[in-house]
Amino acid sequence: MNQSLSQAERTANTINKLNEAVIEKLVTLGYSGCTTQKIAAEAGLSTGAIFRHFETLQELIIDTADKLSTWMVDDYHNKIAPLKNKGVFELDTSMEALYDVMQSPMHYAWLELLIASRTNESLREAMQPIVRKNRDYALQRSREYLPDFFVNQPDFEHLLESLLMQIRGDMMHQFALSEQEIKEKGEFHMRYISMMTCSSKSVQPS
Amino acid sequence: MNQSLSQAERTANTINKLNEAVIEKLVTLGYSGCTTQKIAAEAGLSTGAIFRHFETLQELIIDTADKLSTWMVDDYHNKIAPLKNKGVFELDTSMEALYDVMQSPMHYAWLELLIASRTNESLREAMQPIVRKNRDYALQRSREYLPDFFVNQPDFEHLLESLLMQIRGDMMHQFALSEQEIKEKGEFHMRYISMMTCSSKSVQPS
DNA sequence: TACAATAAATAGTAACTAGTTACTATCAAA
DNA sequence: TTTGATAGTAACTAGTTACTATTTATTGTA
Repeated sequence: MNQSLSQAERTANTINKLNEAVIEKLVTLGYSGCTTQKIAAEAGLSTGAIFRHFETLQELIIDTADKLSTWMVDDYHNKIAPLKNKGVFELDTSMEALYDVMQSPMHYAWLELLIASRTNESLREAMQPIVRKNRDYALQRSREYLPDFFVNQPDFEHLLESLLMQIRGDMMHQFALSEQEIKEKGEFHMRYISMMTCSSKSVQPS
Repeated sequence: MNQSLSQAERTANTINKLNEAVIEKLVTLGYSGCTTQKIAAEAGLSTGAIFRHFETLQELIIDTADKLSTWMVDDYHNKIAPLKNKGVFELDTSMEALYDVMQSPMHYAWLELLIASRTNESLREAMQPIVRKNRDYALQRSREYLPDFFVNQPDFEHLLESLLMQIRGDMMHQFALSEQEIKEKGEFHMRYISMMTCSSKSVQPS
């Protein structure tokens, strides 16, 4: 295996395997489960291989976070683009797709990174520009897909962010609830968000 | 020190110190920083003392979570009760107090427990009844303080929960942002929540 | 005061952690 | 085909983890 690959190809291949292993471990074990041994085992490599390409474990994790910040947005748009073309596209549809995508593995990985940032100063510092990049990219691309009346609201950016945060807060609370409770809560929340969004007007300074 | 204390008093004293140490470590280091050594050092005790009163570390953490589930609610009501008596009490005031309280150390500790529950099965199982208890107690006590028109809405329970989750999602996103960004976002979000809450009506099934 | 019972401290354990080392395998250009 | 660079491995380090067995300190009771 790995025969007749150029050095550059081998490197790209290995780093990709490591990125995917980091995401898998973030999803299944959380940030503290992202150890060199577990990542290497998941990627089918030795722990030494990690340090051939990254100075520290955190560097690999941050490299993965950086890639996640765009992958997540693209993932959403890959799922919502077909809906738009089929003519069934409305704000409800977008929000439901958003709710759905935010429960994907990549978003759980992202959530673990955000939470770990609170108590890990060096991680937080490295995450700051990545979080901003993610936010800007999400806003930019969402203008391509969301209905005009929504996008053109004066508080559109704040509003969209609030919605994202609301969904995320909802997700988090569900970790300790039963399947049935999660389903009921999710359904209510989805209706609530749709209603609020559709009927929302600019939020004035108090 | 600890002179002329009964055994029961000594035990209660020690367990209280351990509970407070767990919260402190959850806040400053996160769930993975809640190690026997760090907790014992914070409490001014030895690691052996932990195992004198609890079979496992997780048992101590769960005992702390159980106490947190009521302390958090009481903390909110201790802060909001004086406002009500001063006659300046409205929904805006309650929501602002809520937003404030949810950034307290106890809530950060609670957040860490929720997140850790996602990837830690035994913790999640132990947290489930505690989370339900917290929710029920919060709903029960909130009826004492929130304005009648809000409490009497048919979807009051779902609505309040959605608000709590929204605030929590907002908090989480702020971990990787600057002070200034956090302030701006918080102010917008507060206005948004107040507006939505005041103008909300029952959410109908779709 | 003698003696039992409980509380807490001390000093371990095996299994884990991030990172390093010496080494081999592969690739690429001369 | 020789030479040098890069990629990857297995075994190691020093330190940390939850937990335990043993010892010492304190309290309760006769």
